[in-house]
Parts: sequence; C-alpha cells; structure tokens
Amino acid sequence: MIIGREFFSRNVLEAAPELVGKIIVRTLPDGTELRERITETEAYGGEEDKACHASKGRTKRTEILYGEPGIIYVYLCYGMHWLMNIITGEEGRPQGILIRCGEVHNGPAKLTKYLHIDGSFNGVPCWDRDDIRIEDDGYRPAIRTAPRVGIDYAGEPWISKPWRFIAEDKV
DNA sequence: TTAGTGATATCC
DNA sequence: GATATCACTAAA
Repeated sequence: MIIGREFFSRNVLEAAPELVGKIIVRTLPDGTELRERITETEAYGGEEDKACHASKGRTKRTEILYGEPGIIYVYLCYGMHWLMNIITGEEGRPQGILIRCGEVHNGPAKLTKYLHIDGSFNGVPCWDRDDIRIEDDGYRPAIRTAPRVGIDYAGEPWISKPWRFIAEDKV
C-alpha cells in the first residue's frame, strides 16, 4: 500500500519513527524499479529547532519546509551530496524527516545516489508520482532512538535531542 | 585525518 | 562581488 499525504499530516515526531521500515520505490525512466527499505530517519522540526534549516528564517531554500506535508525536500550538501527529506506537519510549520539510511545503502548521500534522486525532486509530492513513491508492506521494526548527528553547530539542547530513529534489527 | 565540491546565506 | 558555511563520503 502506498503512503499518502495523511501519513505526513501530523507532528514530525510521530511520523518520523513510523517511516522507519517503509520502502522507497523509485522507478527510473527506463522502467527499472529500485526498492530500498528505510532503516534510519531523523526528525527536524519546529522553528525553534536550531538544527532545522528553517530555524534561521524562511528563505527561498527553506520555503519547501513550510509547504505541504508529503512533499520531498532535496538539499545539496557539501557540493556533491543530495540529502532527501520529506515534509511533515501542517502547512506553515517547518518540519521534515531526513532519510538517513536504507537497508542496503547506509548513509544519506549513498541512498540518494543509488535511487537517482537529485535536485529535480525538490518540492514534488511523494504520493502522486509514477517515478517515486513510498510503500508500506506491514513491516514494523522495533525502533530505538539516538541523538542526531552532524548538527554540532545547533548547540544545546538540540544536539542531545533523541530525534534520530533507527530500526532495531539494523546491522 | 583530510580533500573534494558547489549552492546558499551573509557580509562587504 | 566575495567569502564562510555545510544534515557528507572516500581515500589514506
């Protein structure tokens, strides 16, 4: 079953752990179907969250974060890595889930590289396209939490917030 | 541990 | 127009 926008129309802290175990299905232009189960996500949410891109204010780049739940936010990091997020929460609140790891490809940039996701997916809905969608096959892994990584610049208390969600059975 | 890479935001 | 920053990876 394909996950619709209702899934993302709620608080990021509820949606992020539930996204773990879901499957990203990516269909390439030539018809190749790539599947990757999500094993790790991170929640970025709230204007107060200094680790969230949108915390510094609404700009052209972060505008996506304020948009409709369920759309994809793709961000180029360090000049060569695409990171994929999915927007959650109501419109007007900057919340998003970072897809951090897949079952096979660990690392946010490896995942997008494998799935052929780039800037052209920025701002597209993930429930209404043939080339990318998210499926729920009923798998419900046990989740453990951990602090987020790579956000030292945000400072406390955000560094130690347990807003990283990892599938328990992950190697 | 360090180099590589480029869009964005912030400073002249 | 110029620079500093950055939710990373690969190679060593």
